[in-house]
Amino acid sequence: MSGVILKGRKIERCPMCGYDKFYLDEERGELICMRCGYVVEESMIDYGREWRIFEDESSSRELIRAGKPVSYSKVDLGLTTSFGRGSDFSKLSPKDREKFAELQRWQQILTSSSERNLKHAIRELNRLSSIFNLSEVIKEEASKLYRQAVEKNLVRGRSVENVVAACIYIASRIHGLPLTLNEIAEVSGLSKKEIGKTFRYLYKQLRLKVPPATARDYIYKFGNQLGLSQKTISKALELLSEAEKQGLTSGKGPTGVAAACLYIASLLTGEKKTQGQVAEVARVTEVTIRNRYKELVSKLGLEEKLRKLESLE
DNA sequence: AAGACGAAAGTGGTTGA
DNA sequence: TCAACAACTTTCGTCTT
Repeated sequence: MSGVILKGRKIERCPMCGYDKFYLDEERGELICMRCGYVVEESMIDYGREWRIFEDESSSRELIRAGKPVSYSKVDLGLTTSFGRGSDFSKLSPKDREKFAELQRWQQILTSSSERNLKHAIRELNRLSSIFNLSEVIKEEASKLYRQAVEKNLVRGRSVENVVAACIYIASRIHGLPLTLNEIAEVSGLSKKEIGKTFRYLYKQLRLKVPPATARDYIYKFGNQLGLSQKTISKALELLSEAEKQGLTSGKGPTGVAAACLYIASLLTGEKKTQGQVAEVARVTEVTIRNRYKELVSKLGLEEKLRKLESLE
C-alpha cells in the first residue's frame, strides 16, 4: 500500500529512505517500509527523541520533515570559543600575558588535533554510511554519539574506526534498522570482536538504553534482502510470534531465529530459499539455521505440513 | 553437483559461586 | 576471579535429490 493514514496523519514516504510503499503488520499494528524495513510507526514515536518528525500539525503537506537543530556531522558546530585578543589584553601584567599566550598555544594544538581526529572520524562515518546506504537520520545519530564519546574521553586507547563503527551500530539500532556486527565488521575491515567490545564500552559509559535488536527487525531486513514476498515475510512473522509464545527464542541469537523463521516460511509458501542463501544474508552458518529449524519445526508441529509439501513435488 | 543433515571440537560471552 | 555453561562457528563426512 502507499499513502497511509496513521493516527489521523498522512504518511506518504518513508522518513528513512523516501520509499512510498508500506507494509502493515496488523497483529502488531506496525507500519513498515517495504524497501528498507523501517518501522514507521513505533520507532518514530518511541525513540525519535532528539527532534520531532511530525513537526507541523496544521500543514498537511509538510508532515514529514525532520527539523534538525544542528548538524552534528560538521566538524565545527559553530560554537567554538577561542582565546581572543580582547581589548583588556594590554591591561595584563607581563606575567599574565605570558600565561595567556601559553593558553593560546595550547588551544591551537588541542583544537587542531581534535579537529583532525574529528575529520578523520567523519570521513570514516561517511564512507560506511554510503556503503550501507544509511539515512541522514542515522548518520546524524551516529555523529552525535561520536561527539559524546569524544567529550567523555572515551576514544582514548581505541581506534577512531572502531568507535565510529560502534556508533553506527548503536545508531542503526536506535532507529529500528539494526545492522549486525557481522555486516559492519565486513565492511569496515575491523574485527567483530573489537567492534563489539567498543560497543559495550560506549554503551555503558554513555548510559544508553537501546532495546536489543529483535528477531522481528531482522525478519523484515533479511526478508527484503532475499527478495521474499510480503506473504512469506508475514508467514515468518507468524512463526516468530508462535515461537516467542512457547519461549523458544529467549537466549537465542536473534539473527539465527530470524533466519530460521524465514527459511521455514519460504518452504511453506513455496518461495523456496536454500539454507545457504538465508545463511548468507543473515550472516550465520547453516548449522545455526538447522538447529533453530529443528526446534521450531518440532515444537510448532510443522512436520506433517512440510512432508505434505514435499510429496506434492 | 548441490543441498541438507549432523557430529565433534573450538571460540567468546555470560553467569554465578 | 574463575569455572561451568549455552549459543554459535568451523570443519568435515554422509545422505538425498
